[in-house]
Amino acid sequence: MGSVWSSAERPAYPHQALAVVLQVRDRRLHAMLWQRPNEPFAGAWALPGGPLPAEETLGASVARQLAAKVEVEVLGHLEQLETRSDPGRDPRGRTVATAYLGLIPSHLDPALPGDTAWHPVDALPATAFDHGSIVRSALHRLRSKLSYTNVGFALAPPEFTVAELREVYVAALGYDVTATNLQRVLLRRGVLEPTGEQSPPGRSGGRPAALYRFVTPELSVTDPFAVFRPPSQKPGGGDDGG
Amino acid sequence: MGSVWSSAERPAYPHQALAVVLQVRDRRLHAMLWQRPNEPFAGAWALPGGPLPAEETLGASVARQLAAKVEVEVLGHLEQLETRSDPGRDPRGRTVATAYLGLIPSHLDPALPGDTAWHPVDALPATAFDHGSIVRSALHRLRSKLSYTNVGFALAPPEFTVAELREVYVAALGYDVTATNLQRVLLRRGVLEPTGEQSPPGRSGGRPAALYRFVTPELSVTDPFAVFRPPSQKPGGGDDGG
DNA sequence: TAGGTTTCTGACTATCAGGCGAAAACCTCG
DNA sequence: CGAGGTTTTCGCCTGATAGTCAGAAACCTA
Repeated sequence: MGSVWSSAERPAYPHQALAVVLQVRDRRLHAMLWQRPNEPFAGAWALPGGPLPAEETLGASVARQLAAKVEVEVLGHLEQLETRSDPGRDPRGRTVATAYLGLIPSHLDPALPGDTAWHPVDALPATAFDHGSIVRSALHRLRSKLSYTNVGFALAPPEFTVAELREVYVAALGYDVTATNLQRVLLRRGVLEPTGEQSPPGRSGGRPAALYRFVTPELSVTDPFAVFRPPSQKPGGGDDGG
Repeated sequence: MGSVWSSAERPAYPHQALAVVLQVRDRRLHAMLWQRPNEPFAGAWALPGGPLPAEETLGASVARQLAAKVEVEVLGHLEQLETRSDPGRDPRGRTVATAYLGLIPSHLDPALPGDTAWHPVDALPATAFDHGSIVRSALHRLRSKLSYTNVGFALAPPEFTVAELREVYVAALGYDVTATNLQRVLLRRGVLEPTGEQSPPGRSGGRPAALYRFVTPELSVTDPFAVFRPPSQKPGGGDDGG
């Protein structure tokens, strides 16, 4: 327990902050990757990120380093994903990397540096290090969270029609969902609300759609199984005091 | 991007692997903590763990270090929780810590070192560093996962009655659940199955209870909202090939 | 004005959570 | 040996939610 290491002899490791930045583009979910010019993995695609500076939190670091790629304001959501520590993950020497999941709303198209590009997550190019595996982790996390949180707000524009929101969900989940159900479920959970306005008609030839927005731009969770939920408030009635 | 750090000048940080080990003891959820003999935080209680050795994965490291406290075999589950990187989290100097969540089935009572003890999570003593906050994170994770996974298997004995399982869930969740519902829900999800045997009668004076076990000792997930689930297989009928 | 397209709304079904009470199975006490 | 108490088990009922479907509504173009 009280293993006493003098500060000098404690093993230390370079630490990277990485980001899996996802966005729905043209009805497909894409990940932001940059192409490595040098060995190792020259030509392969890697996650944006970099070394953790001495006086910075991992979260702050990943946000700042992303700012070198895109305008920070585009980030709708950023959460810690997992930490990879395999001693062999970098052939040059041991590094520890903490990956974050970042989401960008679909209506934005930030400019990217020349070495950086969007790649559909279901057709990734050759990836560097363990970054391909990290992207798969991020996908899994996103798809789970779409089901029981409101992360959708970070993938969708501030205002949208149900059809547009459906496209975002279909792209992110990878399978079809019906617009009717999506609308009813999200409305019932209280994460969606109509703005009262209508979509600009005339672009599709059909009935103009109502515009919606997410109620809260904060992450909130909807507990799935009521069995394991505290009884909160019971339906009244019952014991009519006899 | 290609920020070029020579290997020597890359900042490096001591990395700790910590574990929040939880167990239901005497109908209350407890966390395993050890009392620090030295400054900083002398006398305060800390999470077990220690420095990450040069050639070890974080997961392997935390498992090995726990083995110094308790027999490893008692660990029913171990998963990565989160990584803390606040530069001020250790007054002696910057360290990065990755926390794991470990679970021990309720029927075991492993011997602990003299400085180590179980503490009810709803009445923790003074904790060192950010460890109190990490324990709260672990609690949140456990309680969420109890609802949509089968992690319960890692907290319960290999065979148990519904009443016993209910006690474990009540303790871990912190609020009451009914045995009837717990049984039906878990059976319906297919994570629970009867062993065919009965509990040894005579210890409680009532009807002997049937014994159950968890179907899989592996972590499995039950997707909560069917809306966002792929249509898998539809209920037959309908198009009776005309 | 007619036809096509898209969205919106309501009805219907199936499944699941949750509660309640009766019946079953065991014990202990008289 | 029977009565009463205790605990578990099982079935029934209610309410909420997921999912599908069809028809009405609203817009455009020809």
